[in-house]
Parts: sequence; structure tokens; C-alpha cells
Amino acid sequence: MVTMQDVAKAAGVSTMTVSNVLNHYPHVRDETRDRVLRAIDDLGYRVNVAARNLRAGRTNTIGFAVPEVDRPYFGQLASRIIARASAAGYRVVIEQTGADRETELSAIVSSRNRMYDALILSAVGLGTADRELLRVDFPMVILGETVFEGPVDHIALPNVEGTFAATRHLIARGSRRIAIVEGDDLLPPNVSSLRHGGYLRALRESGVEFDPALSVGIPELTMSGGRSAAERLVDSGAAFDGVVCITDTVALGVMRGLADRGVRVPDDVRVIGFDAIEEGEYSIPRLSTVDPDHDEVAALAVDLVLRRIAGDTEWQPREFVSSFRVVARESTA
Amino acid sequence: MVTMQDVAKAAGVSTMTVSNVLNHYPHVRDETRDRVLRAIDDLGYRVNVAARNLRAGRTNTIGFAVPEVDRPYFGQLASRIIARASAAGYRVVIEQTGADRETELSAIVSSRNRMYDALILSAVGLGTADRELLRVDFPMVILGETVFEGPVDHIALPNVEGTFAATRHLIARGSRRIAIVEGDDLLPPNVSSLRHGGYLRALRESGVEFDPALSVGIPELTMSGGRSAAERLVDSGAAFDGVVCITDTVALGVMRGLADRGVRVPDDVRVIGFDAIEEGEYSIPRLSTVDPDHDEVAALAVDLVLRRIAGDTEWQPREFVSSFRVVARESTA
DNA sequence: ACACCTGACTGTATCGATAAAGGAGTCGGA
DNA sequence: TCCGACTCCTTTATCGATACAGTCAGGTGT
Repeated sequence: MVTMQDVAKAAGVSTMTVSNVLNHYPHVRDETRDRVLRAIDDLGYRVNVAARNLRAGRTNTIGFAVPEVDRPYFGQLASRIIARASAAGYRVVIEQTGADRETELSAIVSSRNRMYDALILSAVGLGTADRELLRVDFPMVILGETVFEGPVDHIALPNVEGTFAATRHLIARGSRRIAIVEGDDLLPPNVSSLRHGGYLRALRESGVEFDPALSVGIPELTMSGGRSAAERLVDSGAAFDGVVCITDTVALGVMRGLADRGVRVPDDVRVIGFDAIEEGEYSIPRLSTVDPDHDEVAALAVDLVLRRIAGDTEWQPREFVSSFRVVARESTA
Repeated sequence: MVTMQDVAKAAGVSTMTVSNVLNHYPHVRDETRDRVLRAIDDLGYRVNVAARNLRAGRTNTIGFAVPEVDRPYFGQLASRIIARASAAGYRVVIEQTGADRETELSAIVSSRNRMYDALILSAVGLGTADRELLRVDFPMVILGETVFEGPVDHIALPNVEGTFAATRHLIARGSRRIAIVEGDDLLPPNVSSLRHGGYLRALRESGVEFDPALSVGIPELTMSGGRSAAERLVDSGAAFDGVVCITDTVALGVMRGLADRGVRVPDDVRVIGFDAIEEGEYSIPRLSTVDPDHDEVAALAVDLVLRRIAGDTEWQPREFVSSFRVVARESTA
């Protein structure tokens, strides 16, 4: 490996001068700079990022940890975070916490973190049990659906209110037998339990009866899960004319499952999702959804960690809830 | 920041002993190990990854650079790469090369690379002009649609053959007036020009006339682009009964655009995509597509870089082309 | 003539971890 | 009794870049 020393020797200067050239330090004679640059080029020198990071104590990188990289939701969120962070001169790398959440999450939080100046953690299913894990001396913000009384900043989605509004929307459009497709684990506080709460409240406040037979739990919030939930629902013979889906991804699966069973959307059944992923704008029919304002979430997340990186020690950890709006499209027409 | 020295002092041992404890070196007395672990816990020590990387000369991390993180295709590919790499004990981080490809790509390849032990570069639109850029002394594999006579390993998709097969599939199903929706830049060698070639060849070999009016270019290979292409196509008044789409994402947009214009798929027009993204299995109608065997691609990519990491200097850069199969679904029924 | 500044460099210590080598102590066998 | 092997731990050097202090020549102002 060719190092700065090699370049320095080749150019007949000290390593410090090479460093100065690389970092655009102004007081370097043009002729010297040229010699150094030529040497760099000749030898094919590249700065060693590990060494620079060690010395500088920073990496200029923000980590974004997500449970699954192949869910459109995270990709679209990542895209916004990258845009915001790169405007501030930071690079973002995405890392997957994955199926083996426990191990992975703790690995990222407790050891890899020093690869990043800050960590944005999208933590589906993070419980209060993880609180201690997050008690780290490190700029971090939790992004996600879980209500979390932890020692770090947390940006929540409007789970209860959003699902409340979504359910009300279905009722306003005329649905009365409203199903919900959600995670099969309703231990609070998690996404499903919160959204389930919003659904229940909307039913109650509208005087619509809650039928447990219309509540379908699935192990994973995927399209595949949504499809089989829809099939089970139809096959059960229970009458329903609306479905609240825990995420857009699930909703797309549900619409597919309904179509397979010959149920028409929105004619027979209205469907609404949550997240406003781009795919919902192009599905057939277009998917109505709850749009939690991802731009706001991304901007806030980045701004919060930047503030901590900048060393604002005054700042007290807070919980934020993004604003939202119901987007009515064809699936609830 | 609390360092190993601090831990060592607190535990009354040398830093090397702390290191040994952390790295599970066997010859440490239990009592000493406990003292060290207690000190680590008390002080909240975390190993500094930058220092370890510098010392070790490796990061145990593979970089995966993609043009856009919010395209399902890349997310799904990333997921497979992560699975394969983590089985080999490597971590993967995803990085976006982004809109400003020139700058970003060169930044990643030429300087950030030392953050990774290897780089898998998904390089849409990498031209022969970038050849010099890639002449780096660094384990790297190019993944993507471009034919590339470069100094590194390259895994190509079966662009020509796949699109050839897709077009033949439409013809076999009865289509004769077959449109193509592709990038507006057909400068070879890029995805669009190659796939365009496959399309043309299939038409020619089947004795079907090529009508330039049925060739629609879009600036970005997105759903939005696909939709407007479909609208333009219908509005132009040209008769067509089949559409070959350059990617599944574009195809989903095309199906949406056709639906908006009252054109039925597959009854009036058959549609086929390329990539086999998961969304196509759940769209209404389900999307026929060319499946390039992403598992094969991901596995090969990881294996190739691992071989280079392991120091196989014998290996000569090669170009691989993934196998594929046409997946017939409802959109071409 | 002197202090004082600025530009253009260089030398050295340092960031935090770890590999390599080696010292002290213990134990078993010849 | 002595030797080698083994365990447990320490010392030292090093990875590659950079902050900081400092050198030295040449100019400026008074």
C-alpha cells in the first residue's frame, strides 16, 4: 500500500506538506503543490480513511440502520435522509439490522457506532427493554413507530391519530364492517398495538361495532402477508366492506389477495394503507393512505443528529410526532 | 471518550490484556477477565473501530454502491448480497452514488474505498470512459447492465438475450404491434441500447415490422416515466398490442398509464418488464417479466470479492452474464 | 537597526488498538 | 535437579494521517 510517506519521499517534501496539499491548505507554493500532486498521481496514492478517521476523531458519516433494506418504505426514507445529510456535507451509509434484530442492533449501537458520527435508527419493534442499550454517549435518534421513553431523541409516526383518521375515512365513505390487517403481536408499545388502538377508537367514536373476526394478524408486514390475510378474511365468510392495513406494503398484498378472490376494490371493499410509499400512487387501483410527511421526518432526524454532533449539550431528549394527512385515492373512492 | 488505557488502568492490567479479553484470547485468567469486563462495563467502554481498522488493515465490511437507494430493484439486490456476505462474516453497507454520478462515483471508488475491504458497484450508466477510474488496486466487482471491458470483474445481466426472449414471448402470445419503453439515451453500451438491440432482433427474426413510432424514450427509468410514456403512446394514436418495458418499475408505471387511458392489460395490450422485482408478483394484473436470477448475481458478486480479499492474485478479471428465465404472469396472459 | 509579521515549509507526538516477542511463574517428567 | 512446555501477562513497535509547535527566509514599518 502506498502511503503519504511514499508520496512525500517521491516529491521530496515532508508528509505534512502532502497532507496540506490534500486538505487544500492555502500556504503551499504552486510548484510544490504540483510536485506533490504529480507524485500522488504517479504512485496511485489514496488517503487511508481509517487513519484519517482515527486522527480526526470524526468520520463525516451518518449511519442509518433499518430492519430490512428491501422494503420500499425504508428505501424512500433513506433517500430523503441522504438528500438532507449530504446538503450538510455528511455522507450516509445504510446498514441492515435484519432478522436477528437483538444481536445486530446491539452490534451496531454498541460497537460499530464509532464508524459513524451519528446514528439514525429505524427501529421497528424496539421495546422499553432496549432502553439501556440506547443509553450511549453518542448522537443518535430513533425513528419509528414505537413510543419510547428512552434517553435519546425519538421521532414517532402519528400511529394512533393516523389510523384513527384512516378508519374514519372509511366510515365517512360508507364502510361499516371494517377489518384490520396488522402484526400478530399486539404487545404494546409496538406499531400494531398503537394503530390497532386508533382503529378501535375510530370505530367506537363512530358507533360502529368492533368484530374480532375482522381482526387479522400476520407474522410479517409484507405483501405476502397481506395477501394471505385477505384470502383468510374472504374465506372465513365474514362480511366486510373496508380494510385498514397496517402499512402500504401490506395493503398492496391485501388488494392482490382480494382480487384473487374476486372481490372488487373499492366497489365491494374499500382499502386504506399507511406510509404513503410511492408504489401506492401507481397501483391499480391507486391506494388511499396516511401520509406521515416523510420529508419532515427525514429533515428532523438529520437536524437532530447534526445538532448533537455540533455539541449541543443543552438539548434534552424529546419525542416528536410527525404530522400527517389522509390521502384519498381510488381504493376508497 | 473512554479508551482501552482507561479500562486497563481501572482493571489494573495492561491494555494488551484488555485487548485479549475483548478478542477472546484464551489464556486469560477468569478472575482477570472478570475484572476487565467489570471495568469495561463500569466505564462504558466501546472499542474504537477506526483504530482497530487502521491497525488491522481491514474493516470486515463490503461496500455496496447503488445509483438510487429508493428503487426496489436495488433494495432487493442489497438484501441478497447482505445475506450472502454475512454468512461469510462480512458486513455490508449501502451507499448511494446518486444523481451527481460523476463526483460521487469517483469519491467512492478513489477515496472512501479504504473504508471497505471490497466494493460492489452497481453502475447503471458506467461507460468505457470510466475505465481508468476503475483501475484501482482494490477488490471490486461491477454489477450492472453495461457491457464493460474494464480491468475488474463484471457481472452483467442478460440484456440482449433477456429482452429478446421477452419480445418473443409477446409475439408468441399474439402481439404484433409491439412498443418499447426505454431510456431516452441509447448510446451504447448502456442498458437501454442493449435491451433495444434484443427487442429489435426478436422483431426481425420473427418477421414483425419495427415501427419507430412505437419506441418511447423517457429520461428516468421510474414509474412516473413509465406512466407518461404509456399516456404519450396511447395519445399518439398509434396502434399497439404489446409493450416491452426496460424495467419492472417502468412497467408498473406503464400499466398504470394504460389503465388511466382505459386500455386493458392484457386484453388490449400485453406488458412485460425486466428484473423480477417482488412488486410485480402482487401488481394487478401480475407482471410478466424477465428474471435474471438475482440470487446467482448476488452470490457471484460476493464470492468474487471474497476471493480477491483472500488474496487470489491469479484470478483474471472476467465478465459474467447471469442466467435468466421469462416469467409469464397475467400481464401477458 | 530592530522588532514583528507572513509564507512555506519540517519534526514530532499522537489518535486507539493490536501483533510480536518476551518475562515470570508453575508444573511435570527425565 | 534441571529442562522444556505452558499459562498469564507486559513491553514495545506500529498502522497512516494530522495538530501543533517550531524553523527559516524574506519583507515591512518605524
